[in-house]
Amino acid sequence: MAKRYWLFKSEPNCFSIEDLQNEPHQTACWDGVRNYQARNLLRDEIKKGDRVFFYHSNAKPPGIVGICEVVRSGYPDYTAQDPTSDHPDPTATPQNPIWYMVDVKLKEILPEMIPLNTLKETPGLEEMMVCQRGARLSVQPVTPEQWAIVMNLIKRKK
DNA sequence: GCCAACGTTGGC
DNA sequence: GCCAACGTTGGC
Repeated sequence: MAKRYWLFKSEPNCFSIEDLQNEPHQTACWDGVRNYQARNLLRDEIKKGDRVFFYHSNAKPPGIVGICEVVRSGYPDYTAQDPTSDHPDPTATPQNPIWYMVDVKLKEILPEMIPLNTLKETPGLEEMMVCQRGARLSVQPVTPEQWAIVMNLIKRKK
């Protein structure tokens, strides 16, 4: 199975890339996703070894702040079954967990973030989902071409 | 803080 | 199954 690429959004005041860095082994489970389209990606498509852009949404400015690796493929998000969690779902059970998550490990915090503005201005990224108006999906596919273009932007800043 | 875009809910 | 109302997301 070829390696695939993704973009995960998080609000920095909720879970920032620094928070990920502070986790043991710089690894965290990407829990709390409660959207079916994103759930399907987490459950079926996102596999160990895939690469992920860590994106800060609702930030000033918003943008890509780091690179992660998926270290565990989709498995049930048991936090949905915990009434004291941040995103409980009373209909989720061990037999029918409904919601899924993956584990991600931090590879790199970018010395300089790539703001959304830059992505929008970069040729070849016009079709990138995060650049589209009203793209709310919190877990998004990234094509290999888009990944390479963004990696070039990152290299250029170093 | 505003508001456009989107997803979900629920009455019918 | 339609669709209006509502809640949420997230850029600005």
